[in-house]
Amino acid sequence: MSVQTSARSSARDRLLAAADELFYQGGVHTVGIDRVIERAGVAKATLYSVFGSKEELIRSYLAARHVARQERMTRGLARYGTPRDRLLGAFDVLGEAIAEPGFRGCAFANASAEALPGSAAVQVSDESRAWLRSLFVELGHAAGAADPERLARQLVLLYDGASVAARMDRDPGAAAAARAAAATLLDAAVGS
Amino acid sequence: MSVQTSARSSARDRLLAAADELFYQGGVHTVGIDRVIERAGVAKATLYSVFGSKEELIRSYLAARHVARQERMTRGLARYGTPRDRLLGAFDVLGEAIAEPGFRGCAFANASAEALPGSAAVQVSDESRAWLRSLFVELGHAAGAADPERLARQLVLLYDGASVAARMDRDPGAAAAARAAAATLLDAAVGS
DNA sequence: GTGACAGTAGACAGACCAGTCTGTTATTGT
DNA sequence: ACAATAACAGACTGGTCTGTCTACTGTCAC
Repeated sequence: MSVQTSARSSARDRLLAAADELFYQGGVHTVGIDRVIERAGVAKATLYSVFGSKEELIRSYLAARHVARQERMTRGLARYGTPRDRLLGAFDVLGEAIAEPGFRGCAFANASAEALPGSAAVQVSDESRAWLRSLFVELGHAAGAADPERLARQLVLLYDGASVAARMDRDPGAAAAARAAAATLLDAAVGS
Repeated sequence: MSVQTSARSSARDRLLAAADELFYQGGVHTVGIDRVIERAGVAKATLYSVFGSKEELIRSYLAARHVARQERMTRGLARYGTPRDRLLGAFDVLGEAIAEPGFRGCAFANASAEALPGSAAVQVSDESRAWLRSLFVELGHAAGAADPERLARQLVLLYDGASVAARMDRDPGAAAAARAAAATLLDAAVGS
């Protein structure tokens, strides 16, 4: 029945917060365990008692990113009224993420860029991408697309492309360009 | 006036060939110098007398990739007759690259995913991306787009997106999906 | 009070990293 | 023939990496 023991958050939460900052900014491969525990203010043994390995810490970091993306997107799309606005709104939500200071591209794409095929990074990335794809299928279906699967696939291309362009070209307007292209593709998919 | 000293290619070429294989497959960060020189059959001192540092080896590896991409694209697009086919043909050429065994996504995106802002990987990536963008501007202009810059930006999104999807979703059909979307965007950009 | 538990600090192991240096061999141009 | 060049093998430095281990500290339930 006791509440939080210490005034600070738990060691697990502090580790995840530190991992999120450092892994996202510097890359999961570049950033070592020592920097994470130093930032979190946690002993190394604690990290290994909680997560077991760096690989599992990376998994938890990406899983938390996945949940955060889901929540941000769900909350963001609730603002829009029509199915069409909701579909295009997904690119507005992406644009907000891109505009945030410290944006460094898609955490899943970055983490899995130099990861081994079966690694935790690839596994969580697969889950998150499957969710995103199904979201676009739903949005496309609601917006009246003749072939929602086909449209969703094209929209995911734009979504990924905007994320890549925003990072590599330091172009904050990439999401707006993707949104415009998405509108064209949607119009073509709905027919007239 | 002497030709090649040894029957094998030069140490520089062997190092670049080994770097290309290992860096592309395993990632520039993961693969160490020792594995490169072992694959190349070259002494470590030779690598450092030729390239000076790992950073410069990475730069040369990516510069060679950039030249190879230019040549592949230029050669591939020469097959097509009309400006429209040539523009869409860029996605066919991408599709051929994706279909090759050992495809692991865009070498520039992968290398710069965990690189520092001013690093060689970022510099060469910028050059290669600028070339790709200007190529799409030319193709869009020739195909009669009302706003070639705008269309090119959208096409680059599709190009990057297809590369990401092909790698992360192990989806060899990503280029075809991007081509279909590009056709829709081109039609809209040309007007009717 | 006492045992259980969660956490801290830091040493340590074993591997790998980039980069330097020494010494040797073979081939080249003159 | 001889000097220069290029390449070889491999030891070595100083550092970083993940992961384990020991020993100590504080807090809670009972």
